[in-house]
Parts: sequence; structure tokens; C-alpha cells
Amino acid sequence: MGHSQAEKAQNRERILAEAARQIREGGLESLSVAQLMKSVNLTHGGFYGHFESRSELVSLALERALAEGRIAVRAANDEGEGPDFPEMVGRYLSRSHRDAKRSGCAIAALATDVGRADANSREVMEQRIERFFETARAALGQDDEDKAIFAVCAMVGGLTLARVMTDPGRSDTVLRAVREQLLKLESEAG
Amino acid sequence: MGHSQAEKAQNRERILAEAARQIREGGLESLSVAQLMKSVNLTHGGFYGHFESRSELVSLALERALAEGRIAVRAANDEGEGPDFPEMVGRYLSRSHRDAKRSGCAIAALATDVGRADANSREVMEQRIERFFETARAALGQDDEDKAIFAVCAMVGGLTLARVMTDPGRSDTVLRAVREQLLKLESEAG
DNA sequence: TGTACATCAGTGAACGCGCGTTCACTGATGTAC
DNA sequence: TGTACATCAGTGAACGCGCGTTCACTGATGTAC
Repeated sequence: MGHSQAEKAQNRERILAEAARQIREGGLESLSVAQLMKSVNLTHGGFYGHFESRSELVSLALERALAEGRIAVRAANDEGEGPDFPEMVGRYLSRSHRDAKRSGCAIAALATDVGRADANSREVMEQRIERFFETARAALGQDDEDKAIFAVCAMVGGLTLARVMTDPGRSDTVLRAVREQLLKLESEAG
Repeated sequence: MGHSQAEKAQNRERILAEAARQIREGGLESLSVAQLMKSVNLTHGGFYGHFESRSELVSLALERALAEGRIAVRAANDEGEGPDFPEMVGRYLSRSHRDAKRSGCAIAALATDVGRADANSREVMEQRIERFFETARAALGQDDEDKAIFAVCAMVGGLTLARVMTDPGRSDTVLRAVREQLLKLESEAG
């Protein structure tokens, strides 16, 4: 059993990455120190060598989860020359995004949880929401903040409701309806 | 200390009503039997004279919370002759609705929680979402389901994100932007 | 390069705590006469 | 209407359990010579 410094850094990273996945899937409250450590093949006692408390970890995992969404948007955009509204909407409101909670948008996964959380968590997410607004505005190619806000709200709401639906057809319908209406929005003048 | 049958029914009602409020505020997981009973001035032991388990109570409280939203919509509509889209949007995306989590729309308050819950809870909420779609379609006065779905997703997403924002001005901006864009949507042809 | 030792990452038993749930009990309710 | 008693709504102590957190310990790492 090796305990080198390099391995410690790796383990911290693995714990944090797994925590970011788990909170997106089960919510901020669902994260249990013992379960988390078990899922990365460590024992619970070692946790406090990496983080001060469960609360600190949740904070860091929230930031991580939010940052990963940003990275995904960047990666998608870098393939082309810049933000592309139809592609953004298509990816966000896709079946694969709906079904991939663990790796999907942390705003949609955690907005309600964060709405109940302390001011610090809300500020962290608020900044990411503002960035999402900016990305949508750039993608729309119109200098219309209201439209961008509207598009983001519809995307987040659409994904959230699609995840509730048990009927796969109706869930798909929600995704498709919001996608199509958003594309109409783009083609209209400001 | 009276324990009449009439009081038992009243107490059950008080427990359920308070549970419906608490889950909207703190989520399905936040509900604690002991805390709930204390908040209606009873002791925790008596709980099991009213409900089989915490799980059953959460189920019933979810249905209650969702039904109350429906009742609120009905009450608003009955004042006029029928569903009125601008009024619906105005009420849903108002500051008072944003600030009244305990009595507000259970879909917005609990969609993420229910998305993580068992199939039964998801089906219960799914039916309410479908009714919300129908109400929006009727209010729009256009036979366009996609537009109704879109409007509902934008409302739910807008309210959810407005509840995250710590900056009151930006939170208001989200509500206003979604409201105004939805009113434009109504005035356009299908 | 090889040895001796301090460091420290990870282990796992133990802690107090709040949880959901059970149950023997209390005493007002409401019924039978 | 008045009394005697069964019912049962609510009480509060007790249960086992999983939680976050602590800590004495282990043994590989990595450094000093």
C-alpha cells in the first residue's frame, strides 16, 4: 500500500471528482463522507487529511461541478469558431444530457438545492448563471440580454422537467418542444 | 389535554399541511418526524397514529403540495371568466411568489428532488406538470402544445434561477425578462 | 550508493448525536346501562 | 340524566442505526548522513 505525496494529491483529486459527480446525482445533502471514501476505495478516517469538514468538501464539490459545465461549453465551442446557438440548445436539451445527471449541467442539477443553501453557495452558483447568460447572449448573436436570460431559463426548466417525466415519449417531447421554440426565438429579430 | 376524534382529524390535517409547507421550503429529504411534530405542538410518538411511516407522509405531503398549486391557479382564474395568460405569467414570476417558497408552486420547489426520487413520486408530479401544460395552452388561447410546454419550462426555470440569485436586482431582472419574453410569445401567431 | 530515522498518508475503532420507529403508559372521550 | 368502563389520541423513554468527526496506530515514503 503506497502513501506517497503524489498519491495523496491524486486521491484528493479522485475524492473531489467523485463528490462533484455524486452531488449532481443525489443533491448536496446526499453526500456522505463514509460512502464517498468507500466509492474511491479509501477508508473514512483519511478524509480529514484532505478536507477540513464535510461542509468544506460540499462547497468545493459544488464549485467543481459548476466549473465542469463551463469546461464542457468551452470544449463544444472550440470545435467551431465560436458559440453556436442551435448547437448549444441541441446539446443542452439532448436525451444524452438528460440521462447523464452525474456529468451534466450542475445549474440544472443543483439550482433548487442551492436555493435552499447558504448565501455563499448561492453566490457561487449565481456567478455561473450570469456566465451562462453571457454565453447565451453571445451565441444568439443579438445584443439582447432579456432574450438570453429567457433562453437559459427555458433550457434549465426544460431539462429539469424532462428529468421528472417517467414517460419517455413525453420527456422527449418536452426536450424537443423547448429546443424548437428556442430556435424560433433565435431567428426572430430582437 | 383533549384527545377527541374530531381533534385527531384536525391534528392529522395540521401535520400534513405543515409537512407540505416544509418540503417546499427544504426539500423532500429535509422533513424530520420529530421536528415536524414539534412544529405542530405534538410529540413525535403520536405521529404513527396518523401515518404508517415517514415515507408515506412524504408521499402524501408531495401530493398535497402539488394539489395546492393547482388550487391557487383555479382561484386566480375563477376571479375572471377563464385562464388569462398575462395574469398567470405575472403571478408565477412575481417577487411575492419567489419569496414565498413555503406556499408556492411545488413543481418549481421540488422538481429536482422528485427527479431523484422513486418512479411513484415522479408519476405524481408528472401528472401535475401535464396539467400545468394544459392550463398554459388554454391560457395562451392557441392550440399549440409546444408553445405551452415552452412557457411552462421558462416559468419554472425562471422562478428557480431567481431563487438562487443573491443580488435582489438581478433576481428581479430574471423574473422581468422571462415575463416580458413570454408576453411577446403570446402576441405572436402559432 | 547504503543505512537509520522522521514524516505523514491512510487505517479502523470509538465518540456523541439525531434519526425513524416502537411501546408501555396516561387520562380524556364517548358509550352502555 | 348519571354512573362505570372500554377505547384510543397523545406522551415520552428507549431501541438500533448511520452520520460526521477524532485519534492512536501502522508502515511505506523520502530525507539526512
